[in-house]
Amino acid sequence: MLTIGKMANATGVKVPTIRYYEQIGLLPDAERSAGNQRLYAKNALERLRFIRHARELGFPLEAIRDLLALSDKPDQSCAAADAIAKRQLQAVRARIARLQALEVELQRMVTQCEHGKMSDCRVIGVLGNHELCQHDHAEESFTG
Amino acid sequence: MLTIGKMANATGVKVPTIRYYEQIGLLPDAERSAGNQRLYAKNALERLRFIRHARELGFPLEAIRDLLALSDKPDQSCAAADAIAKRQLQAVRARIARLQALEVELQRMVTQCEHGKMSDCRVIGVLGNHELCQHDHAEESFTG
DNA sequence: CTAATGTCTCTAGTAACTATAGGTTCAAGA
DNA sequence: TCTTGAACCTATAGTTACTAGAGACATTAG
Repeated sequence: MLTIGKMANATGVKVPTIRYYEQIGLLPDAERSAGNQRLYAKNALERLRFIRHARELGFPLEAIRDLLALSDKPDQSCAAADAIAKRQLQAVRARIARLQALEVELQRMVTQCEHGKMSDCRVIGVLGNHELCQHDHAEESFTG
Repeated sequence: MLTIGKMANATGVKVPTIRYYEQIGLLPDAERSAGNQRLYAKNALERLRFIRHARELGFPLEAIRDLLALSDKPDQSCAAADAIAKRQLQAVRARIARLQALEVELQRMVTQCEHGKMSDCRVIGVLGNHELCQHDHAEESFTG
């Protein structure tokens, strides 16, 4: 049986985060030692590794919750898991596209800067006056 | 003088968001009508447009706060504003790079899926076992 | 004048943690 | 055996940038 600190070391997930995952039901309530400290078996370690890897790939916790539920049913079709991964792929691609548009505009702001006074500053100018900006980003909103 | 609703229409920033910006000091406290409703002059409209455009470009509110302070000093050098924009450009590029790595891995998970049973599922398999994953993402953490 | 719409304040909720306070347990060395 | 220090416990609040809701007041069109 592993303490919460060993779990944290083995997975790279911080101790408070493990407790948080338990609190929101992503990990089952851990067993406890005589002194009330959490103790984990190997399957809990695997579950936590699964969660961590999925988080690294950008899956939101709710999607991970669904994936964990699915992985507990080995006889079912994996179409549902596939759908979740596809959604995530779409989300990642959409984010990349939006960020690349931002990159272009930021790059232009920065390269046009001539290090003069604030009153001539490209950065301030473009931000204050959308006309100076060739890129139309009416539909954008920054969420990451 | 514009009501808060007109401001929202003119800029695309929602009414509660405008109040929020005032609350955190990004917009100055608005004047009020006899009936205690907010009234804005044209310079407040420009300030809000500036904020919105900067948000669309992904600047965090704290960076915008700094940019607004700088833009109020037209005689100073614009080097500080330039630095903020450069930082933002770096942040955007780092995000793009990380998301592209995720894209590759998600794509592989999805295309390898053969729609069998959960027990053979690539998606679940890769998430549960980092060995199946050719991409090393030890240093990643998903923040958007 | 009335009805509909707009606005007010305040509180709480979102995602996914992180930090802090104040206390308890455990493992190792003297 | 005692003690020290690290690791652990709970509970609450803070983070970012808003969004949603309740319940009351203001304004405007007809």
